[in-house]
Amino acid sequence: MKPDSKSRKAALYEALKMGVLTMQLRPGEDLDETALSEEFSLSRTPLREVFRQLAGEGFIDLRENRGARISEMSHTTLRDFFLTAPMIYGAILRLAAKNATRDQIKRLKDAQEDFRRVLRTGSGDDRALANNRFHEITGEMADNVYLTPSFHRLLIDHARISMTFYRPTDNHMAENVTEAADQHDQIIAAIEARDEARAAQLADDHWALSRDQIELFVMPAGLEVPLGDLPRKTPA
Amino acid sequence: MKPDSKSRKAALYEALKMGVLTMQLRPGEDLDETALSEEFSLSRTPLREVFRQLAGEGFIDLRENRGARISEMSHTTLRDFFLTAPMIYGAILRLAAKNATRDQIKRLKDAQEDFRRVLRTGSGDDRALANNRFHEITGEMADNVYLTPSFHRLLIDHARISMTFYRPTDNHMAENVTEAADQHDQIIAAIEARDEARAAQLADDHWALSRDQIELFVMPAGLEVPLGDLPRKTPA
DNA sequence: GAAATTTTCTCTGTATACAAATTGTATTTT
DNA sequence: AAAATACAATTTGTATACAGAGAAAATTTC
Repeated sequence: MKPDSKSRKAALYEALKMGVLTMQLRPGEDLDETALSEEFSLSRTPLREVFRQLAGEGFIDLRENRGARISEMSHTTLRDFFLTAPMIYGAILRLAAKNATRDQIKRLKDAQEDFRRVLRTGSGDDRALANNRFHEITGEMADNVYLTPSFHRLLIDHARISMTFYRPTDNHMAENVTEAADQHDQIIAAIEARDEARAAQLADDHWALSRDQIELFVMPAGLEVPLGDLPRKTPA
Repeated sequence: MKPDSKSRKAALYEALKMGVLTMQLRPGEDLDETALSEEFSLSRTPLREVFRQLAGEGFIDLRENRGARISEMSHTTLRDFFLTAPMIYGAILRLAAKNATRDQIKRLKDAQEDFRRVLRTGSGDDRALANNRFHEITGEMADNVYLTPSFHRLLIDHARISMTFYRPTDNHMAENVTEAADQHDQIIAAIEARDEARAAQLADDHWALSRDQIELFVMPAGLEVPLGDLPRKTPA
């Protein structure tokens, strides 16, 4: 299997994408054209085309005469994220319930199986990527060109935020992740039943859970109550 | 004023964008790399980078080994458009009312003045572009990275749909356009007053007007079908 | 004469070489 | 010694030449 130039280009594209999603490439980090072109045995010409595309998709930022860097996560990011995600994702799931094809539902179930498997055996990276794939498929199902670009932007930071705030040692977090997986199952059920309203409702719940998880992290737990009895807002 | 390579690249970018928005470049039309590179005195390398960027922004489509063409407007476009626009634009205007800076409000007023002027004196192209600029500024005001990409996608087809369905000879249309301009004024007022709810309401009104205008063109009077409930392909 | 195959041609993709710009360093000046 | 300037080195942007894929045309085969 000798990788020709086309597959090398695709490999670079995938590698950068994965790197961003898993935070192996940190926000704000510089990208070295020559280093990458050597690593992937590509000349700078196709490499720069990949950069341009990734920039269009929101993975990296391009500055005139000053190279590329990984998209930033500013202090306003979190707020904007949780402000926007419920709306977009609600719409996506509603449309997914309306438009999903049989094949897509099959693939969503597979992705969910994979997600559950990874929850037990995989690394944090694997978890974030499996979750990302699940949501990607719901985006496909919705099949709306106008929603897709924003949805993808959200998914990028969804993965990055999860990677930032997830601590597998924390018991509450482990529970939350299990609950997230359960919600995925409910989402699949709603889509399969073509229950748009329920799908939209589940979207809200799903993001509420995510938000709680972040708040859990941001607030120092040890200050108040002994571990294990942390009172927090009940996720509807 | 001898344009250096950088400005030539920017010129190409702008020209293609304008061409798409005004429908001088028709959906589905092929783009000839060599022809364009001669026209703008650019080699194919930077030209292809511009292509990649425009593809990311939804203006054109890139097919592997088969050149670039202007983004299509399929038969599902219209429905998806009017399904999505009210939501996104409602959110944009709501945020605009919340976050607009003094300078941005000033620029929005200027854009609106320009729009009114063009309504009297300008061509159809001018009208679409002026309207586009008005909406672009509201997008800036909202200042939300997650909404912006979808909003821009919507604005592309907003311009193209207007260009497609606008007939200056039609009396109803002329009235509608005047009403649209009035709505712009109300939008400015709502933003200036930081009235988020009103801004969101005006977004709805604005798109309802657009939809009426299209229906006037497409449907013989009396055959009214609510757009949101049109069935797509039967999901298997 | 129609279908299929081969050949030619055009267009897309990549590599390399060169030009321009930015950054970092050394020198000069106050 | 700090600031400013000039110079060198690195990095980004562009052009050209070449390689490869797809489409079109011409030839062959039935």
